[in-house]
Formats: sequence, structure tokens, C-alpha cells
Amino acid sequence: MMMVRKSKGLGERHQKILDFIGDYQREYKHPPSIREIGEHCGISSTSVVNYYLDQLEKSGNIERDRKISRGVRLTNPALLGDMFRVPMLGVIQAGEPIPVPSNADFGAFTPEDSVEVAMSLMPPKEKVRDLFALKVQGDSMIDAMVNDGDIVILKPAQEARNGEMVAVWLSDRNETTLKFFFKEKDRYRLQPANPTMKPIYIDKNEALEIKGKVVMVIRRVDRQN
Amino acid sequence: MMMVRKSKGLGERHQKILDFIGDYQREYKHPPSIREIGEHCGISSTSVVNYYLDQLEKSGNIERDRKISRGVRLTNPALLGDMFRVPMLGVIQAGEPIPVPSNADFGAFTPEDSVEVAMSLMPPKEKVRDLFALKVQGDSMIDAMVNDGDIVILKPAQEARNGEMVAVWLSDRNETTLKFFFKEKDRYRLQPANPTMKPIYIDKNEALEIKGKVVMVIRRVDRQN
DNA sequence: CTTGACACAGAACAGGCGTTCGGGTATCAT
DNA sequence: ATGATACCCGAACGCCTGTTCTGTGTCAAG
Repeated sequence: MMMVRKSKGLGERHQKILDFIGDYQREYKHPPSIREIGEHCGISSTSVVNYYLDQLEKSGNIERDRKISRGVRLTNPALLGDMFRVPMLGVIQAGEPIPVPSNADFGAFTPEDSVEVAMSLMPPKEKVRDLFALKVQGDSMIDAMVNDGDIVILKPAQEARNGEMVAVWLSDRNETTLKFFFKEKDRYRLQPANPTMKPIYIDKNEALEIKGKVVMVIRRVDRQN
Repeated sequence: MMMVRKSKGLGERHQKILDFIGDYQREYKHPPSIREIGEHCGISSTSVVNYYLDQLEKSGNIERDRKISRGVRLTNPALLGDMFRVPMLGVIQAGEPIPVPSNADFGAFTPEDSVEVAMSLMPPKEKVRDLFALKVQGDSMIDAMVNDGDIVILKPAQEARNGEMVAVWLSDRNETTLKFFFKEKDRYRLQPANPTMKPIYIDKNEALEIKGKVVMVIRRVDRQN
């Protein structure tokens, strides 16, 4: 019989168990039992499951409440429940183009570099998978009612419909900006969210690259104390 | 022995059990057992707990996975997991005082009138219990970088320290406003979040009622499509 | 007063479930 | 070869837990 040895890190079975615990918890709202883990991961003995759980606990991937039924939980906070995690790819500021998500960014990103958002705050049909977040740096987005330190959640997009708020890169001006997008006869109108401010107009032969649509803005007002 | 009868709705014990399940789940990340519920709710017999759980299941407050350990969960979506629900008490706008939370507002509020926020977005020590949310109506908060339709999450407060963002009611001016609060020699300085705008000064003998501290602002940009 | 729903206690039963122990089999360095 | 190490099995022990059954006291309706 072949067995793959992994001297370091998580083996295939570790990962399978981790995934199963998450899936199970998401579905049944309570953790699986050792025997259930065994069944669904192709492990016939409870002692082997226990063996792996011990390792996962030592490596910090799970926590266990010993002696009590279904006392396993993922330490890695949440993909659980009704929230999802959006990767924080970097900063957005007027003078620089925004980071654009690549495939490598998804799947593996640390909890520290991400934002958790409740499902209930999202539009129902939104594809959660490829959303990404950027932290606003500087005061250059104030005309979009977005402050220094705010978190902007975006959906990747190259096009937009009228009235949608987009992140655009104006290469002629070397500028990133957040504006409401309107396509007019021979130009684009970029309308600030602040109703007291006037729109800017971009001629159609000028370069205008839409990078994404703004889905949500989050401002945490707790930086002092 | 006295016993309170409730012909309709949830009795005191039902509520206690419901609360306990929520608290327990939040703390241990898995549901309590029947015996644990009994101990913490002053019920000595498991059959009585089961008796109440049956009722709570029939009334739709919980779901049960029969025959398996710790198979109870609140149907009422979430106070579970790593998020919490903040009651939406009303609107905030310049011309009117803000709704202030009363005890009656907490405990029972519908999912529709509430906002769910991930724990990870909150300051660690924040008391989640008495936070409340208001929907911004109109463009009167633009100097606080808060837009029409934004959701403001507040913590009740009568006082504030310098640099905190507060919701204040200026009864002399008949005005509600969101500003950064600074106490100066003989006056209060209320600083707009928008750095391009100038502060307003309130004399100390003028009426200034702090209603709450702003903890978070959420803007959903998904209203069209 | 009887009856029956209701709220509760206690005990007992049967599985569920975590734990532990003795025993296997590969792979690999010594 | 030999031990060390990692991986795995099955069984048994014993507490954990949900379920169920019997019984008790209260209270309101008939």
C-alpha cells in the first residue's frame, strides 16, 4: 500500500478533515463527531481520527473541548456561518493604480489580510468568490465620500452600467478615482458621490479603464482609545 | 410553589433557554447538551429541558437534530458564530433628534430591522449588547463623510473623549450632527470628518447632548442594477 | 369534586461518543 | 538487521447524552 509522507505541514488527510469540519459545521450548525469525521474521510478507526485531530490541534488548526461530544472547532475563524471573507489586496489612492486580483490571491490569504462581511449585507446574487477589498490611503477620495482608512469592497469589472459606482484608472491623468459612472453621448460623466461636488467629464478618446465596481464601503471609527 | 403561567408566547424559561443556547454557542462554538441547559437554567430534570425544547421547536425558535449530541440550534439566524446583530432603530437626519435605544428595543427585534456585522470588524472590548444602528436619511451628514442611505452603528453614550466621533443633538439649533468631538478651554470643537471642512464651535453654555459614539459606518452600493 | 391540561422531578435505558490500549505495517536512517 | 518513526486498525471501557416512562402537584373548567 502506498502512503504519502509529509514531513512538514498538512497532509492530504489533514486537509480533508479540516474541510469536512468546515462543511459539516456550515451545514448542520454544529461540529461533527469523531466517527462522522472518520466515515466521510475514509478512516475506519476512531483512534486514527483522534490521532489526526491531535496533530491538527498541535499545529493550531483546530481547538478541542476534550471529553465532550462534538467538541471540535476550526481555529481559523470563519467561512462558517453566514459570512464570507474578502481578501485585502492592498491600498487604493489617487496617485496610483489599484491592485488587481489575480487567481493566486484567492484561495490562500491570511485572516489578517482580509475582511469578514455578513452575507445579509450583500446583494443576493453577488458572486462572493471574486470580490476583493482595498484600504483607502490618504484623503484623495473624499469627493466619493470615502475617507482615509476606509475599506472599499470591489467586484472586478471592465465595464459598468450607468449609475454604478466604479473604480477607474485614468491613465492620461495618472489617477485612480471612485465615481458614479454615466455614459453620455460623446463622453463619460464621472459623478462624485458627494452631491455638492461637480462631475468631471472624460472624452471618449481619453483613456478610461474601469477596474471594478464598488459593492460596499466600511468605515471603522475605533482607532483611538 | 408559585408558577407563572403563560398562555401565549414565550415564557420566562423559554427565553432563558434561548438566551443560554445563544451564549453557549457563542462562547464554545458548539451547542450545549440538554443537561447543560438544565444546569444553567435551573432545571433539574433532563426531561423538562426536553419538554421545553420540544415547545421551542414547535414554535419555530429552534431546530433539533434528533438523536445526536448537542443537536440544538437557534433558527433565528445569527447571534451565532462570529457575528452579531445590531437593531436598526430608525433614521438619523439633521433636522430631527435621533431615536435613543430603550430596553424594549433589545432582545426582540426582527431580522429585517437589523444589521449583521462580523465580530472581527469590531474593537475587541466593545460591548456588543447595546449597540444600535441608524439609517442616514438625506444629505445632511455629508460633512461627516456619511451619505444618504448609509448605516451608522452607534454605542450609547452621554460623554465622549477627545477625538471620538459622536452623534450630538444641538437643541439650540434643533440639529443632529455627526462630528469628531474635542473639548477645549471654554468651548467644544466639533470637527467634520471631511478634512477640507472647517469645525464648528459650541460654547459651553450652549446645549450639547451627546447621544452616542460612532463605531462603524457601512455603505452598501448596490441599489440599482 | 372530578377531570384534564400543564409544569415539573427523577430514574432508567440505549446509543452516542471520546479515550485508551494492544497490535499491526510500511519507510527510513543507523 | 534494527530500531525509530509515522500511519493505521479494532476493540473495549466508561462517561455523555437524548429519550422515555412513571409519578406529583397545581390550576382552571365542567
